[in-house]
Amino acid sequence: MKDVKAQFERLKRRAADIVPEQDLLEKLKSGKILRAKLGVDPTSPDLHLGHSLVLRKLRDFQELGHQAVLIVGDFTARIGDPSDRDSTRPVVTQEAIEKNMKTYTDQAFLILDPIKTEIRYNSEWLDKLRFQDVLELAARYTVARMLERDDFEKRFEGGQPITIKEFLYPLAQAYDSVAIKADVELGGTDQRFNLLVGREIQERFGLSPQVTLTSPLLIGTDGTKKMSKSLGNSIGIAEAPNTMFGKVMSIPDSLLEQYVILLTDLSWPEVQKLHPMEQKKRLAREIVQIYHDADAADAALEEFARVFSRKERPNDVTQVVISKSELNAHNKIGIVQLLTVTKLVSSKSDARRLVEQGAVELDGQRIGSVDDEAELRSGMLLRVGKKRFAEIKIE
RNA sequence: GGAUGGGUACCCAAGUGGCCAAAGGGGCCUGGCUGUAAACCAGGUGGCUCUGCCUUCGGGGGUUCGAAUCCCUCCCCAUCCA
Repeated sequence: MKDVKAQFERLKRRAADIVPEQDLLEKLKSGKILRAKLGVDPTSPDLHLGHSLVLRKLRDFQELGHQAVLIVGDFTARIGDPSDRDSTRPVVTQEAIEKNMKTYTDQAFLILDPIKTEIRYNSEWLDKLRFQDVLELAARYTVARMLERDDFEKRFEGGQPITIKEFLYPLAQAYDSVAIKADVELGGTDQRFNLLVGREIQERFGLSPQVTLTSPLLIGTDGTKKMSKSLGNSIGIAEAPNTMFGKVMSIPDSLLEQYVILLTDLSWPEVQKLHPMEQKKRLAREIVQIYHDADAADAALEEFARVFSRKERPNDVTQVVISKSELNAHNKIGIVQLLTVTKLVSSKSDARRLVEQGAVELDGQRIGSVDDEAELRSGMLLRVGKKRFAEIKIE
């Protein structure tokens, strides 16, 4: 195990804050294997670069010889985290949770070492609590303390409703830390409050209080909001190399610096010397390499240059099979019909609109009218807008 | 339990009997410019057998030639009072 100072520096890098730093230092000095906890939301199984920050931080702990503990919040998912604005979550069945977790771990293990990861479901202990136990837990925290949390405070001041159940969420999560005796809990900065509640509750249960280590929240590809799959501004860590590369290329320049610093080990001062587009390519290549490999990254770079810079045909287009029965007597098919079968559009009306806007090309020829009929051959390339492609295959 | 204000398209929000598939803004899509960036300009943004038709304004029922708009009823949300 590395010396304490080196460990500390490593853990501090790319962290938003560590509270309190001194405690972490002490815990490291003790030489014991620390239990580093990360709560996992079992309702959204697909991981993206936003999640990668905290997962990579957890991996830092693993690499330093500590124990990573993933807590699957199957119980807390039923409460709904008030940190999420619209907390009306769908009720997830245990079955769905298991399925989600399979996906989740498949992806998380792109970053974490599976052998060094302990996975626990919090229903294991939360399900067992009787109302009496809940009361005792609730007695260990005060309303005033709860209201210190920014969003609660705002809602309280503004006369917005806060349910008692919402107060219970941080407590349930805190109890997880008690149950697994966490030494450190990781999370995004939006979790800071919840993590701190865990710290205090542990103390009131006579345990050594956990250190909280938060990671910055990553801004999504839209450049404004926190990365999230439901906002459609995310880059999934399990996405195909080309998709991943393309998405990175589409981020606003204003995001470059933080992406380079937070998501890669590249030197920002070095990268910064390049032309903005080269900077972005460098970043995109690096990210693809992290989640795939160098060859895939090079291929994605090449593909990007081919399709978008040189406007050439993409290498790996989705093939769409058109049945001969779709064609009329002259081997032709109406353009709207064609677009609909290929599923490149959401409806026939959508297809019409796009044709009218000049967004549709067949083998490089722009389609001029919704009444056009195309004579199809296998291998033809249908393109809608900049990014949607389909290769025609006739059977 | 009472009073009041609300529930309109992806989101915010206007509309209070026909001119409403529903203003405006945001988002998103498309075209132009470009570096699949930003900014900017233009157009689009329910569906279809598309110069017309069908479905939509919390749910159901009703009045009317005609309703998002009026009436009844139910559900939901918020604020205040108890």
